[in-house]
Amino acid sequence: MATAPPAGGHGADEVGRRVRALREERGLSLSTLARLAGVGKATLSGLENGTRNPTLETLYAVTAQLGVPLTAVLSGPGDTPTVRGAAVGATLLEVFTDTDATYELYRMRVSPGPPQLSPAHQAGVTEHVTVFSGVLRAGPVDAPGTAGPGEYLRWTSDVPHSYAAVGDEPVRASLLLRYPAADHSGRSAAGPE
Amino acid sequence: MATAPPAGGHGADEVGRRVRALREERGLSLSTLARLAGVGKATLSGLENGTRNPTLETLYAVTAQLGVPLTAVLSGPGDTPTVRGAAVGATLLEVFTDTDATYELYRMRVSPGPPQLSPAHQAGVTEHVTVFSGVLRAGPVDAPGTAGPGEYLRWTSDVPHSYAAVGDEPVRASLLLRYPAADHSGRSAAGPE
DNA sequence: CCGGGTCGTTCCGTTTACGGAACGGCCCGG
DNA sequence: CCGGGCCGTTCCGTAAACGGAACGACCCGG
Repeated sequence: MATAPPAGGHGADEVGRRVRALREERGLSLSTLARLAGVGKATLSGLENGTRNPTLETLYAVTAQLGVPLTAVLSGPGDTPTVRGAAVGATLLEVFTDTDATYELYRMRVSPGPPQLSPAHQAGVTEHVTVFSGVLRAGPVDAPGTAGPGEYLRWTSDVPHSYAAVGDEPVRASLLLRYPAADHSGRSAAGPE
Repeated sequence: MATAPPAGGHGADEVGRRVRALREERGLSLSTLARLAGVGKATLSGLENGTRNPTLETLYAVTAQLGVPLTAVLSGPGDTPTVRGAAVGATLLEVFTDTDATYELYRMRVSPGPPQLSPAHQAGVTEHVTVFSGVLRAGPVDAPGTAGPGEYLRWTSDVPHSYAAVGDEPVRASLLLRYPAADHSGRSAAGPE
């Protein structure tokens, strides 16, 4: 058995409760849903009661029949602070996987106070920040930039960088992290820079 | 099941790609991540290559070690239109399961044009709408209410009800559906429609 | 040139999630 | 009162996901 997850149970039975709730909302019996989803009654019973550890395929078959995305029965995005510091809080909203890069979209909030430092990332990683409210001063520690509402900052984050809110107002912004895909073939294919 | 899911692949290999991308972002080797997550290398290899059908427990162990929520490696919330018709579009954001009720939170958009009708739901279901922009006229067909930005509407939706945008501007709002928990004692549940 | 370390994949025996069938409980019609 | 139908759970054999070990490929340091 895997050791206990850091933050409470990993919600295997929470998933079951949500599936059962969604099923009963629709007035479906367990037997009917099992037949419609193409899974065994034993499977669905065990899933709803949390006595089984379902596979993705099983869970997808059931949620698809219920007409909800897989994410609807799993813990919502609000359960993961993802990044937490004294001044900066960020929540991972989505991950895009492209052929030559991965993008992570965060909603970010920066509270007024001293700047918060972030260590260097991998080489080639870039950060793109769009400010919605407040004034943000962020970027490499030796050359930060400033952006107000509607403005945009961009830097390569392979060096230590900092975030700070300018003035009293907290900053709300979106943060897009771009990670270039790992180089598997002969390097210099796309030639950095 | 060899049968393909009705609406596109369920993204089992898409999950693998995202996990691999997130791992490589962090500069972790497959062996290392497998050890940290407490899963076998064969398991992680098969997961990333899409040749296995992982269980929730396995997927959680891996994503937790990567520091992202489970939902980050699954198809995002944007994949389920949940559209009800021409004028109303809604996306299921989250499901809350309480002891005596289930709540479904939608982001809703109503386009200008003729009102759109929605059939009655189960008995006891209530709808709660908070308008962000535009003016919404919605509620039971015989007694609808009107709400502007920041305002709120509520009705019991066990009767046919309608949604309409007032004026030219589209309406953006949040819709909270509340389903009372099913009554397991005496009563026969709602019969087939 | 060779030995040690790590990489990711593949093989293998064990564990377990799977679907089908059987079970007791409940409701309803005859 | 009894028989049929549906409910959800439990039993059971099978298929497959699991972790550990072995494998070839690759990178370095000696």
